[in-house]
Amino acid sequence: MTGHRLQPQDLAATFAALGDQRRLAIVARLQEADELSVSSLREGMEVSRQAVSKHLRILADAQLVSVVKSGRETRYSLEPKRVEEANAYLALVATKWDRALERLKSHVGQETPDA
Amino acid sequence: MTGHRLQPQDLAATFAALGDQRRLAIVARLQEADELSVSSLREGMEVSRQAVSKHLRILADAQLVSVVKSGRETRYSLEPKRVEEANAYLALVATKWDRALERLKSHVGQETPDA
DNA sequence: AGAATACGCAACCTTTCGGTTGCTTTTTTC
DNA sequence: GAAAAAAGCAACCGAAAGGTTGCGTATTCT
Repeated sequence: MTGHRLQPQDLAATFAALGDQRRLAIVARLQEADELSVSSLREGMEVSRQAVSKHLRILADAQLVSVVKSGRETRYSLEPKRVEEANAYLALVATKWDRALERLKSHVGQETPDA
Repeated sequence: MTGHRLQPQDLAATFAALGDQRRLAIVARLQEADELSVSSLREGMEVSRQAVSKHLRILADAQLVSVVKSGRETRYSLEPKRVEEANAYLALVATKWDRALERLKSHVGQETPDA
């Protein structure tokens, strides 16, 4: 289950896509509703529709959302794969750090960490 | 223990700080070693020391690393709090999405997708 | 058919980002 | 004490980010 072969560039792109308040807000809205159009996502945000479209494009490029065109609307929904991959990475960072800390605490001057 | 009151702006800043390959590499290096100086972090990276310093500044501003000055060196180490908070958020996103999917699967024809 | 809705595309603007070079300061080494 | 090492600061640069406006195009409503 841990066989994710996630390229560092994809990971960086994922975090970069999440690294914007507006896009986080979009993600939050998409959690509540299954699918939302550009215009409905724009409601409540004080930016133009094009700005929202651009953000959605960025999220889609990062494969954080998926797009379905339905008539004159374009519906966006969350795509969890990348979210889970990013999640797994952060869990790994936290875990490794934890181990590093324990190593540090138990025997401080022990193991010349060259390698 | 889940009482994290994490501001969306901090969350966005955290992800933004992680949204760069170079900085991800720095984080990766800091996982292995407990503490590293700017110059030792620069080794193996094909950028100037100042560039590395800037990245570390960004990571420090996002509270992803902590700084300790020791003599003429400045040592950086991972600060896990924000990593864990970001991790918790992504877990939440994945979970909520999961529930949304179940909702969707159980009663599909409910909400007239027209067309 | 005509009007309105939903959206994409392109151009443009300003700010930020990632990076560089040059210089200064502090600490360590010889 | 002089040289070298480690790093901060400031200015500068090109590219990308985030935003806007204007216009074109398909789809839906009446």
